[in-house]
Amino acid sequence: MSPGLEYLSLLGSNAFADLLDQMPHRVLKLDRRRILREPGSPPDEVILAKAGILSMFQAHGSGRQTVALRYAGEAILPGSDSARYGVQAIVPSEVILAEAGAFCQLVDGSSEMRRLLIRQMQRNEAICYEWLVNCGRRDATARVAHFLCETAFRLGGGTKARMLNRFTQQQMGEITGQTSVNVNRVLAELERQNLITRKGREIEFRDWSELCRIASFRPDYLRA
Amino acid sequence: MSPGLEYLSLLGSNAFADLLDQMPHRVLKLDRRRILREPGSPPDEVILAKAGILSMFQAHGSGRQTVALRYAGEAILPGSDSARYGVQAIVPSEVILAEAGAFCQLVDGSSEMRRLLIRQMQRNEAICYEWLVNCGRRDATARVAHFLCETAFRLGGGTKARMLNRFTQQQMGEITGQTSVNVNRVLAELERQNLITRKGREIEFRDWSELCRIASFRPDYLRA
DNA sequence: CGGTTGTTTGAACTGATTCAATCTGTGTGG
DNA sequence: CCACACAGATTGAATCAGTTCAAACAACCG
Repeated sequence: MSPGLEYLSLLGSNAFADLLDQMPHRVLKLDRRRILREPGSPPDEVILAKAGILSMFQAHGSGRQTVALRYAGEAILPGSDSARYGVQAIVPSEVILAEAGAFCQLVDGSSEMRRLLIRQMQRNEAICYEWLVNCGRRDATARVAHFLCETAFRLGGGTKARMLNRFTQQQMGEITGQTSVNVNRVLAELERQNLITRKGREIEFRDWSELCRIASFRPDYLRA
Repeated sequence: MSPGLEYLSLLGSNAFADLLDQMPHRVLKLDRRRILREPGSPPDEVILAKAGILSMFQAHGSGRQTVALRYAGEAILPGSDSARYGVQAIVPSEVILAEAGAFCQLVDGSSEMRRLLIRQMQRNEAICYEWLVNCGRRDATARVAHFLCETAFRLGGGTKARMLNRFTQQQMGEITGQTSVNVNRVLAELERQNLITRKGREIEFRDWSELCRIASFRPDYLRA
């Protein structure tokens, strides 16, 4: 978790630990790319990301759109809608599963949990809006740059000098609404412009503020 | 409000009426296209749409992206992020404004209000995800068709024979992530294919199920 | 009537997709 | 250690969906 954002995480919360004590739950380890929930299956469970990164996606024809990511400490709540979306691990992950009904009842009893969850929901909403602006208004370069900034920010918190990028170009395309081929060309172009350099999956930011500028990235929406 | 969706509206709620009694608030009438909140202003108020349609948008360069709509009975909550978005009336509207802090405190005391608001938040999240799939994966025709289906559904509820479209082509472009010129061409093409007919702002659906098919519209996400 | 807002149309252009081939890195079994 | 398989990255060429710019048209309103 990023420094300063811990208060958003369910993992550090005593209230949440108590909650788990009070209800049956199971912990699952997921391989990279392992699908946890197929699109269309009933959302009768809460999913808490204990470690790793999860993606929520919707299949569409041959392609896919990723609608949200969940990092460690974040939950996928059993909204009646979430059934429409599949859940898949981006990297090897660990999740906690609990029955939805019991979870909701218990949460309703704890004002601390409620506050925490509402915070998360509002932040997720803000991220979703930002992604919508990304896909709707920005060109391919800005979209990829924005994804890089956001990811670096969520992973790295303080330091934006470098990051280990855990996403394939295919997945970046699914997030930013384009093809993997184009993501590749954009990354190459960003490197040619000396905004980033790449060694394997490691990305070094050579000019963070310029990258933010072309991405029109302002991180306030991530602070919750 | 659509038949069967009343339970989602704050307007029909006794709890909400009581809430308003307990706190200072003011009611405002808005002309069509009137901007209620500029992007960037502090979100220290709750906004409840009493009548009409509000849009939440983000300016981006010369254009704009609409990230969400609020119909009568729906609220714009004072999430710390919402400052990033402007709020504008699509049609002549009426809103209730209340101070954020007091509102939150009072809501926290009523489990009925909490349930209602969480429902709304989840539904808004589902809609946002759907819009993301729209902008990220579907082509221009499907995007416009999807917008028409969604709007007809939210306005009309039961009957999908016709609807009065209150949006300009410019606004439809801002919602579906394209230019007004292209929205125009798509509408003309939908009409040519005899899926819809237009007289002024009235749209008649000639083949609702086919329209839903090309839009890949399934309304479950709107039921909350 | 003139002014304003919104719609329609055409022509040129371009950013991104598609398709297909090639290349690279990594892990596996012999 | 090499050979092979596989996932992912890279590149090129052709194509196309959607944008841009500009002009004309229609509807509405004071």
